[in-house]
Amino acid sequence: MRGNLFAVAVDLVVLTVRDGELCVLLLERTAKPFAGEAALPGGFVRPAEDLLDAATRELVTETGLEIGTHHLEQLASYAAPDRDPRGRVLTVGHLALVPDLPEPAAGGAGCAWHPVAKVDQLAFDHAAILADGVERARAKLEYTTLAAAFCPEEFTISQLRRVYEAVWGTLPDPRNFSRKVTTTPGFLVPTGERLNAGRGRPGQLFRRGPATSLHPPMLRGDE
Amino acid sequence: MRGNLFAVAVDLVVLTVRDGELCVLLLERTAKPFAGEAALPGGFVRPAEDLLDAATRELVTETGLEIGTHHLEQLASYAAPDRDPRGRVLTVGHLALVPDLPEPAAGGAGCAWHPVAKVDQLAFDHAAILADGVERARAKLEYTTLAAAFCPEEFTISQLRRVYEAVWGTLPDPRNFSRKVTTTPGFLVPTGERLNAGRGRPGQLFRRGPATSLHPPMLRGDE
DNA sequence: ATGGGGTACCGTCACGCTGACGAGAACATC
DNA sequence: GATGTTCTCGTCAGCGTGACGGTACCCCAT
Repeated sequence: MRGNLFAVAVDLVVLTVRDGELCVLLLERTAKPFAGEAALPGGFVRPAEDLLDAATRELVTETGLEIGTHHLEQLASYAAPDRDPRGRVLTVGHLALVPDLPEPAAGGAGCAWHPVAKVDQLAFDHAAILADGVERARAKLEYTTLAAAFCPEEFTISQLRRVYEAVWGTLPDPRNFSRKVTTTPGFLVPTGERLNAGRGRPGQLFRRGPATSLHPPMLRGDE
Repeated sequence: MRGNLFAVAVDLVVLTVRDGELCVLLLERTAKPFAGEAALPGGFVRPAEDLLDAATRELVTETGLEIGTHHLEQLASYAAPDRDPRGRVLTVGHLALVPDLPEPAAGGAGCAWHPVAKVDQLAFDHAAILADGVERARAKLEYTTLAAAFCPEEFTISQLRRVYEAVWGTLPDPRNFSRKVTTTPGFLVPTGERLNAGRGRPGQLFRRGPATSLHPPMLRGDE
């Protein structure tokens, strides 16, 4: 074994959709490096702990979310020699997609949702990690059913469509969008109930189906 | 900084197409753990070295390839606590796509190409890393022009089609395939020359174009 | 020279999916 | 009831694709 050792951390890009905007969970740093600046939630990997376990643990402790219900995947690793002034730290970025929460963040203080479009500066190289996470999410909406991960347990097609609008910035046609998601087998499971949103005709409520991939994919207009 | 530190390595999934088969570069281990078994090329990250730099260095020293000409990207990180009996080692898997080389591998001894379909057992968790790399390559052929990375500097459409056949296991229709790749702007740049393959009408020679993505993607028949 | 095997490249056609609408059904409010 | 909003059913043209016939061009055997 070599003598040049690394500290290994996991950082989380936790995304949600609030009020039609794509938001990321950020916390204000209190510790020494980059104190006072915003940063992604994260922490060091413990001994005898795997990466996904560490990310799950951080997700639960930082946001108070239940375990297992939400989407969590590895993004990429970042290990530029000068990315941390304290020394050699490799961080494994993770992407989490969660529905809009009643309480912003039950975890520590200074933990809050920020619209991704308004984030300007972050500690360390977290801006690059965030950009990679957002791009991954955008790409995955094209060929997976992952948009439903942003929705609550039961949701209407309109709510699902607004997820695409928030993540992509483009608003798909309601009729064509409805046709696409309802004809994809296993994407949506109707509950038989309807949601009265106050205005207009109530929409049918759906639950997430077993399907995970979209064939053919749903392409966003721009590029 | 915590006391639980990791050794950090990079491992390479180097893929090529030889005789119509997708092959991976493997070397036989001589060092203590898993001695005698086949393993992916790789090594520890040096101080003040970034991940992609370390992967590039290993690629050059193990295979004798020139730098910068070939595709190299990060795959994912693997850090199961018991993946290395020597201690806590995190490895960052990388994927490299190279054209068929005249000499199998100029690097160390015991370094050779193996058909991916015939690989049965590898040291550490390298079998999982290889599987992820192959799956990534398969997926990327669908929506990128990366198949040309397996081809030499100049190539015909038939050679490019055989890359798809080797990676996907399915043989696309020659006429439809030709229409697809030639009508995609920026995929292929004709050189004006022809390649006499000995049998049949010589095919037109092309070079890689500036395009990187395929819109709409080329979907493989199966799933 | 002449024909045959093999490969490259042309064009055609039907099918499926998509974007772009029209129109009706089911709610709320006034 | 009238009006506005939203959901959900349609229709239609256009594009890309799978399937396939036909032709051009090369080498080689006769």
